[in-house]
Amino acid sequence: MPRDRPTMIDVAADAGVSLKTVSRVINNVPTVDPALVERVYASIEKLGFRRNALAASLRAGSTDTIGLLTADLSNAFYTQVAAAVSQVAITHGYQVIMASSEEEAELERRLALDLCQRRVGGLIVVPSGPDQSYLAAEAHMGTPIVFLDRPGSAIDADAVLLDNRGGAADGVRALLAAGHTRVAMLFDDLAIFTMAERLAGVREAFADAGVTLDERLLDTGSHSPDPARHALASMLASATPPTAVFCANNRATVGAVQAIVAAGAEVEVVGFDDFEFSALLPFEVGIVAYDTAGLGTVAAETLFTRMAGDTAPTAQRLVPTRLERRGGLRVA
Amino acid sequence: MPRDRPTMIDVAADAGVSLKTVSRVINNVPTVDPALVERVYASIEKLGFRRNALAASLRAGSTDTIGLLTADLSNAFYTQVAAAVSQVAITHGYQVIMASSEEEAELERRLALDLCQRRVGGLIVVPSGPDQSYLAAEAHMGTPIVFLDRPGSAIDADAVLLDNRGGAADGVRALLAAGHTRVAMLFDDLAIFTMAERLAGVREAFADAGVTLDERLLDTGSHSPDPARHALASMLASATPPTAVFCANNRATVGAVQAIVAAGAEVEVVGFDDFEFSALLPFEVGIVAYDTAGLGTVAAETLFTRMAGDTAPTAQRLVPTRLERRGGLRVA
DNA sequence: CTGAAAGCGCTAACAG
DNA sequence: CTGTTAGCGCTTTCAG
Repeated sequence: MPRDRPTMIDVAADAGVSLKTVSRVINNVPTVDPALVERVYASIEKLGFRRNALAASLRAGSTDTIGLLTADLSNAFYTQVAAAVSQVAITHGYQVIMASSEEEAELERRLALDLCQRRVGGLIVVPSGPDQSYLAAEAHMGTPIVFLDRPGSAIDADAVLLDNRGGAADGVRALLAAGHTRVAMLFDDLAIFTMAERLAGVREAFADAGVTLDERLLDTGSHSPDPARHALASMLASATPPTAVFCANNRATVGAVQAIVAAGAEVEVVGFDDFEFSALLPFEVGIVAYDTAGLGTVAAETLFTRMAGDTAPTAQRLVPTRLERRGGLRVA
Repeated sequence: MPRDRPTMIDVAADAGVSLKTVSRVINNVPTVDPALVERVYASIEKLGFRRNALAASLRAGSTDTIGLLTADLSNAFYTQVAAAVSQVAITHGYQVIMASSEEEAELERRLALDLCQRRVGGLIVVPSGPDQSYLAAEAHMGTPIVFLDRPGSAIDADAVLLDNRGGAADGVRALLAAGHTRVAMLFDDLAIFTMAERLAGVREAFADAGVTLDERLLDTGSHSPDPARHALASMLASATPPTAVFCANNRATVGAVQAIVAAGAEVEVVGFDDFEFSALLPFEVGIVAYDTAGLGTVAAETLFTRMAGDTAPTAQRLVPTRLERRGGLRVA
């Protein structure tokens, strides 16, 4: 039988003080008679009073809450980002409302606006849809927006992105420097911002090296390891197989490695994205790694700075990547 | 210059109707003159009105929000659970406020109570602390609580748990059935509920088979792959090395496999917890797998059932495990 | 079918 | 240092 929650009025009555005194005690206003403070706390304890944050927020206008709208919460990448955002929020006394657009533009819109209706103090968004202009009104009315991982369209807001081009270019340059000219490219759908950027970086590196990218070695179906594995397997079985492969995400890397092992081939691998157990990779591969949590931290800090009133021009921040060696199980 | 958000009053004034009519339109009350509906919508559009969910909730008492308090948001396991919870919530028109206790009892308490103050409609908690009695008052006042992964203490509430004992027992039985008697055990801290349960399952299996568990082969420091690797490496280097190993979590499994490969030994492996790229494991191992997302789904559904008023006695639900084969890269 | 008035639980003004 | 009075933006009586 859910009994009613006690309110400040109940506490005030029980402690024999006014409503406002209770409010002051709860908000740690120093100028309250210690004796009253004592009595109020006693009543709070006795009645099991818990301040209704809703009512407080309604007055204040803000909610000590930020919204995080990712593209796919089941993806470990966004999850790590979320953890980092959550940690920053905690240090500010904020909580995080998390949602996932599942890469659907309409759901993104609905959830983002819903978050605004809940009066989050700010919003971190991984844009899925082609156009975030629906947020313009909210941004104008004082809800700061920070885009994460992909820039927003049709709206001026801060963005925190990976150095996709630079990372991909570095990775490919390493392969080209090793003398490879037939380099397979395993990408996910190029409609995804990060994929397009990484491909642009790849093309830059090829152009700089004066090597021609064989478009037949470019596959864009690596959303998971299996298609990547199949794509590389068939390239390896061709008359002029690649001697190296650049994988634009970690699923592609895993699929590629499986194909290489199955074929017993000797192929050099560089892949974008580190992953939790990359130490298990059976031979050494180059990994374009970066600080995933840092991405979330920077985004959250940018957001809190805006929420604190910073009105500097919006900026794009690039999180750097670095090429590392991973795997080589036998060396462990 | 954040201009003020328009309120229903502004909309009413603009549309030349009463406040209440606007409210009705927004809440899709069918008995409103279509002409007025039209006018109201026009004004909403024109002013960029967005209903303040806070104010609505204050009246209603609830917030169309549930709280999810995990033990460690940076752990992929909780992350997958969170994604599943979030999906269920969406179908109910709810959003999820996510927090992480970082395995600290005091932080757990603070965050859980904070969530209650925000008037979440219900709470899913992965208990870190030894005692959740601080939630009793909230539960009594109508905030349903569901414990996830670990049961709560000192409070009667639903819990959704893995079949830790059964899964561990199955895994060990497979090793014993294959004739192994010297089985290494790589565990994390036994103070963790799931670890203690899994060890209990292991002991059951040993007892059933009439085999004695050599306590010197039991290690409890496998919080990450490295200590597991070291632990197994030194066991393998001993005079009477184990011929099989049971790993109580996926980090232990990865560390064990690294040690085995490095030692060039022939050791059979069974590990608890599947992981994203377990296909990369260099040889076949047994994995005690389960439906991680399902755990979150069941917890969320239990919670929504309670929120809908179900007052059946609280229950513990066990999510089943199954022993599968993973890895064996060469066979891919 | 529509509107005026009251109030959700709290905090910000302003007195006392 | 304490209390009274409004009122945050909305929904809910209850009349019209």
